Amino acid sequence: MKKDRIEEIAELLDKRGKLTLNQLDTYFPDVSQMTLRRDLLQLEQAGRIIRVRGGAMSVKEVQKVSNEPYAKKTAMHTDEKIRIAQKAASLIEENCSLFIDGGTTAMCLAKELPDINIHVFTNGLAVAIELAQKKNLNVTMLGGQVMKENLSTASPVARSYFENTNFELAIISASAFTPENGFSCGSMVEADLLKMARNKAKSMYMMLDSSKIGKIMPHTFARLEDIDVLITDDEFPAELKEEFLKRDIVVM
Amino acid sequence: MKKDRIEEIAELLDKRGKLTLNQLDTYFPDVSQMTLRRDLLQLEQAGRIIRVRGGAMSVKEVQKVSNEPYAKKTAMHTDEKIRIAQKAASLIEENCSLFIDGGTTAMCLAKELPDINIHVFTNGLAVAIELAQKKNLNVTMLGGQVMKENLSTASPVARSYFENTNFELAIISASAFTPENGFSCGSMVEADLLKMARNKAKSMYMMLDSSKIGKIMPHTFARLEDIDVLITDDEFPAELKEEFLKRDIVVM
DNA sequence: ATTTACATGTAAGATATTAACACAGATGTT
DNA sequence: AACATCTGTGTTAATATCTTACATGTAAAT
Repeated sequence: MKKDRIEEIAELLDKRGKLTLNQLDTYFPDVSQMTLRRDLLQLEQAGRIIRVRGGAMSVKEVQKVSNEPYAKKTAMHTDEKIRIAQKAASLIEENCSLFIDGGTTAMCLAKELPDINIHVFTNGLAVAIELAQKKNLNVTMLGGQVMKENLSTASPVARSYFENTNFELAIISASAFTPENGFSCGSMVEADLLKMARNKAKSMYMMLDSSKIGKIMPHTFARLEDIDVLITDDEFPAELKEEFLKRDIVVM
Repeated sequence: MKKDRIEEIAELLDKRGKLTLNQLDTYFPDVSQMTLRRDLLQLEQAGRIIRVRGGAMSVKEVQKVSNEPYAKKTAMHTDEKIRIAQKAASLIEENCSLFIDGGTTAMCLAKELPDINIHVFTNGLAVAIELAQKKNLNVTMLGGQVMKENLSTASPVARSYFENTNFELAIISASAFTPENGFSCGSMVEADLLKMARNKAKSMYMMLDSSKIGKIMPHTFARLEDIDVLITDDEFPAELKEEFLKRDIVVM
């Protein structure tokens, strides 16, 4: 049905920010590009999206454009990130309490999270705002000094927050991983925060798109054996996968 | 000169909303379309415009489109708020440390703040993101449970943050004011937070647009005599102004 | 004087968009 | 039932726009 499809497109665009016609085409393989074009035209006339060459973008996304440094990063590896985020989101159950970090993968996760009764802790400003859109979901922002490059907070002060909070699950995304150096990130205070989250949570899921493999960042916050589930994409090397499976870590 | 031309294009776009390449070409007959394209590309990368098929449009224009049917609240009294925010911003000096709340007036202030070496504490998510754009400015986000309606945090936990932080100045905006009930807001935890800020700061500036006068919200967080400076607009009633002046409060 | 970097121009080639027409199914009319 | 009409859709060709790659000129840097 046309109307449903148009709605879907609009939602998709709000989630993804920007889509090319070809991407849309893979989402809706049973209609022609021409039809999708006409849908976009309608959405544009309704003021809900903006058509750009190659596809369209959501109006919301445009407002975000002013967040340059962050926005640039957001555009990278989006497809993999979204798929990983979807996998992660599928693991979340109602009434649970979890921690999400502030990275771009976490941002994708925030968008994919269902609007159910869960409690989320995060140190990501953009993540918190995204989650605040959901009616049934409860968000707690971890305070601290704002890191401009990734719009996250981190500071020793955050430590005091953790003292009185409880969550079962931490879902973290790493900036870098090697088997020897484990999961690492660029900021010491952030690493500290993530370590705390890891200690606090009963279990820890790691989101890692394969582009991060082989990279090393200054501060390791978790080792291979620290995690319970690894969520990654299809490019993930088989031999590395073995390493995880050997330690009873679920890889998906 | 290239830079001037790019500026001109940006201004033109802000004025006209949208321009095609051909229109631009008639404005700048002495350069080729290719050059204009490259200019647009740069402007896009700077996040100032959006390139659409045939030309480009200003980001502002897009925001206007999205505001039309929907985000009325943010747009309310914007002009007054901006003027008030400008007054407040003019009072800020380099190397100072201040608290800003998370309301829409505070958001205007965040935009108007100069990019100088100051440290800002805030409980507003959007305010923190806005401030994170500034290179020289340091931001600390106060954590807590996120209030969805105004994208601010507030929670008893925030109390612990204040223990180890210091700021000279708190610039607050109230949702309501009457001489009898003082400055009030809708949430108890928020009122609590603001009270703490008020106690912590050496001085307190209140931003109050005149539309808030006569309104009463459930939780008072400051009384008339608690503040040092009142920043308001021209509509502010003269007899009320007297009340403030009587107590040696600067009204501007 | 030579190099380098940068802004610009030109034109071919790639890509995306529109326009025009055709077709099918749903709905309404006689 | 036969017919007209409308709407959504697909196909293709024609058109418009965009990018790429290379050439040129100019001014700053060495």
